Amino acid sequence: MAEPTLWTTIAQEIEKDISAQIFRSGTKLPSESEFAHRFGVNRHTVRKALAHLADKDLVWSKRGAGVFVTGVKSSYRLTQRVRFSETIRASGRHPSRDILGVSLQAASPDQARVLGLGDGALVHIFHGVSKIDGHPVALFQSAFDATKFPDLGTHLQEMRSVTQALKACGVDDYKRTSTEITAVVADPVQANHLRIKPGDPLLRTKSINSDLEGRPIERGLTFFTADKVQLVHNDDMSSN
Amino acid sequence: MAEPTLWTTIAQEIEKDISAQIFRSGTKLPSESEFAHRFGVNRHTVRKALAHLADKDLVWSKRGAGVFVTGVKSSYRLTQRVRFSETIRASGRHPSRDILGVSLQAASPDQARVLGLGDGALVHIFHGVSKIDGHPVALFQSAFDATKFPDLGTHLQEMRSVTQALKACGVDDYKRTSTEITAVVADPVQANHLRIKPGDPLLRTKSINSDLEGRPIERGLTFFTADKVQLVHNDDMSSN
DNA sequence: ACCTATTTGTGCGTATGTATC
DNA sequence: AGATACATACGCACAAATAGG
Repeated sequence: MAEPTLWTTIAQEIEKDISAQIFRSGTKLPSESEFAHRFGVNRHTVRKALAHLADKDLVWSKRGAGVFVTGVKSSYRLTQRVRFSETIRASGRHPSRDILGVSLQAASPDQARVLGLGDGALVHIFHGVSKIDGHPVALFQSAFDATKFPDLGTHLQEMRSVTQALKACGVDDYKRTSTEITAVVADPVQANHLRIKPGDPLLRTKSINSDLEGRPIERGLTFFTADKVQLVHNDDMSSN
Repeated sequence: MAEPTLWTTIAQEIEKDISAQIFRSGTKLPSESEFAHRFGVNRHTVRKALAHLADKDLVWSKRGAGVFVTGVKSSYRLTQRVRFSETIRASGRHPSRDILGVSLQAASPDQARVLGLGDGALVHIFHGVSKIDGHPVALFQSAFDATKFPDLGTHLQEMRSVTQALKACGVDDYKRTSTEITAVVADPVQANHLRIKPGDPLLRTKSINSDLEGRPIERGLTFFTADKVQLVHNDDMSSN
């Protein structure tokens, strides 16, 4: 790849502006003629570049209307090191979080089993909405052993970051040891949080994060809006 | 773990019968009283075992009705070696395929891009329905460079196996180099093939299989029924 | 609409072995 | 040794939901 033809460099230029949110998701791009003038090339060259971006599902065109930026799918790589904020920032977008609650609850059977806890043990529940550039993309819920990390709740409240809060509790690093993926349709409550319609598809992941010795630390449950997110395994993310 | 208490051995016994399909997916288990009599224990002991299996999402109970085998979610591991038949057989179930068609078509832009083909190049399209124990679980579509593998079409017709057909074309081994995962809802055609309702959730994977030198060989597009399948990354599949 | 048998869910009591303080 | 706590296992009774007539 990476032959420096006119149209490839133009395509890369436009792609950069899309991922930098200069051309925002869903908005109309400048016209082909305008691009042609701006880059000092023929309109056909611009068309070739845009066609390539359309192949990659970055833009779509409508005859007589213009070329529009496709709803960008953020790619989450399935690796041992899964960090929401880093992943998003690396793609030039701005991550944020709405925290819906930090609470102390009795562990669910699933949480207890995964974290190796007894019946009725207490867990810190951290749940909220993950956003990219202000748009909600995922509902997350994390469970931590409250006995093992007594102060984690207050730390989570203050720092609003799992990685930071765990560090304050003596966990310098952790890794993703398991991710189970399936699909569901959004119920009204989920749809409301994610600003989608009930019945829209969601990616559901159940994950386990463990310390470096392999002991489970966190049980996560996340619902991604499928129209804005895709999970990627072993990829260079070339189509993003 | 693994203390041989009564209830754990009973739980293992029942779990074994579930995975051996003696208790089929979706069917009702014998009543707690019947289990108690059969194992010669108190009903509470059976209940403890069943509660454990319910924790693992293997069974679910309905008061007044009985305990039912959960629709078993087949786990597909996301690794470098993804083989449908092997994965299923390894879990003690019986894989099969309905072939909907083997055809020669002009490559879609996406297929051409991934396989590194020129405009209008021909590809072999292999598509059909994957089944487990006779129940449809996925719609698949594979695209191969027809210039590179001229005889692949006939081989696919005959052997009905991608791995076998590729071997006949001189590709001894291949590996999964990329999997993109998202979720969609089934349209009426997909729903009909998969015997589900339109609007039910599907897992959609776009995959690339490459030869051992990393050259893309196959572009795959698969729709899994989310209620019967989950994808697993880096897991021991203990809950299945 | 009703009854009834079945089945799960829940509560309480008893006993035993094992580990811990 | 004694006291305490906990998990296991059994027995009985009743409530609540379901399925079938």
